[in-house]
Amino acid sequence: MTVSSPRPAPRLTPVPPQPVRRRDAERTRAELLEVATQVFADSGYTGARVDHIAERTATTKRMIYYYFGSKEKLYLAVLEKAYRGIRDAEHEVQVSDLPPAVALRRIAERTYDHHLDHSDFIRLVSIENIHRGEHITRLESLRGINSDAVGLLDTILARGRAEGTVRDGVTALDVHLVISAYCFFQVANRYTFGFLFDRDLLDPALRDHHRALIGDVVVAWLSTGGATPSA
Amino acid sequence: MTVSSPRPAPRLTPVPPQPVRRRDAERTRAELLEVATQVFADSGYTGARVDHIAERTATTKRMIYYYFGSKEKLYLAVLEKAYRGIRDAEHEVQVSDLPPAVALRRIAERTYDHHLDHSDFIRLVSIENIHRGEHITRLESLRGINSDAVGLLDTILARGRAEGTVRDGVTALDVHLVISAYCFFQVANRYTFGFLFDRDLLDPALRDHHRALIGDVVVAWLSTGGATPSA
DNA sequence: GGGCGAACGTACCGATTGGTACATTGCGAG
DNA sequence: CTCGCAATGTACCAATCGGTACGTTCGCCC
Repeated sequence: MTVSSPRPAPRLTPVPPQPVRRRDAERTRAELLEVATQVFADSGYTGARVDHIAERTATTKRMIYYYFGSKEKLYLAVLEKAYRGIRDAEHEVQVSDLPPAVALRRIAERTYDHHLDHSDFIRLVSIENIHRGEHITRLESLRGINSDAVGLLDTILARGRAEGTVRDGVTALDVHLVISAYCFFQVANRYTFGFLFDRDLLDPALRDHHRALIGDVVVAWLSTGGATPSA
Repeated sequence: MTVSSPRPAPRLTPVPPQPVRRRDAERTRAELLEVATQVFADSGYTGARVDHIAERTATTKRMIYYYFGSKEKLYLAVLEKAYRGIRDAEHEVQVSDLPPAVALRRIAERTYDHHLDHSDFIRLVSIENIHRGEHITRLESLRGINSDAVGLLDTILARGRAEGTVRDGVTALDVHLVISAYCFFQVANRYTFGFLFDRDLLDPALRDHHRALIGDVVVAWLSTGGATPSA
């Protein structure tokens, strides 16, 4: 991660070529937020140290209080940005024209990859649940931020039911729950599971297997036996 | 929890009626461990305060260090006891003579209830994973403590495969993973999920639905085309 | 019955932690 | 240019936290 150029990289050259490190409120705030995200995800809310966050930035602790006011408000900002970021990262799969079973499998597999690629976010969610959601409940604007994902599932399920290829009696939220639980667990419980069963859930060699697995589960679960629409 | 008798409770009465609060190493240690379990599960490792644990017992902080040596060793003792306790609480289901599909459904449903009934344990596991399992990996004796559960699954799967009622290519650990993930998520992510989707996963009114759901998933997933017995 | 060690309580400590008072500097407006 | 405020840095504080020095008491054993 460190820049290891052969040159000694003289730090205090007479004239800075670009206005590096000039005053820039936006950049300072953004840097604090990014570093804070890493530290909070790394150590939890209580475990994270304000001094530690400041040390990892080019600015000082004073700026945390200047821009965010308190450790808790900083954490709230981190949480909100993380949730919004994760929504933006979910570029929706183009599944509208696929057969429901294929679409469902693809959604499950995408969700799996999405979770594995955002383990910091998963950790923040775990941390927030340890704290009984006392912070996130204050971010009212985040409520229903995932409704798109559920809405998409609902569309597919409805189409499948109409076709007779998807079973009745299962809601989109149920499906979302099953998929999310599986994917979340792999990232969140990596360490205890790996220790107890001697299997690293995030071993790259297992990734294809685990991705296919949740697809299999969802398709097998939701598909009606044949093309026979069961009443 | 506090003794609130109407009497002023004179502290130095000549003869205590019963030998209340006599010296008892076993009891003191056990009380510390129990209270520590609650506090750690409640606040996380870093969030838990040694003083706070001591306050909630009939003894003092000094005794924590007398019996356990440090906050971390106390936490290790809590973790070990919790894992052993959860294993003991898993009185195995009598499923050896049931049809595989029925047995699998019953295991899934039992696992669901088991998780919901031990949310403190679930929280400890979450906490330990936030800390990347750095503590549990030092409790080597816990390794494979759940192998019985997987072994049972393996037996049932093997029988089902022999009968032709259970599909090939799925390991017992895969099944355990799917079931555990689903059950774990409901307890561990109760707060964020409840906030985002306005559904309290642990609402008693939903318990039957959620219990049946994981049974359905497992049976549908693992059963070959043949008849899928329902509960 | 008295001695002796396990069990326990009090009172304290040094380090850490979230937070702040206050001085200073860069930069855009006029 | 210079004035004024946003932005930043330094040095510090009061409270908290994990941990401990030291003294006391209970109860078993010979």
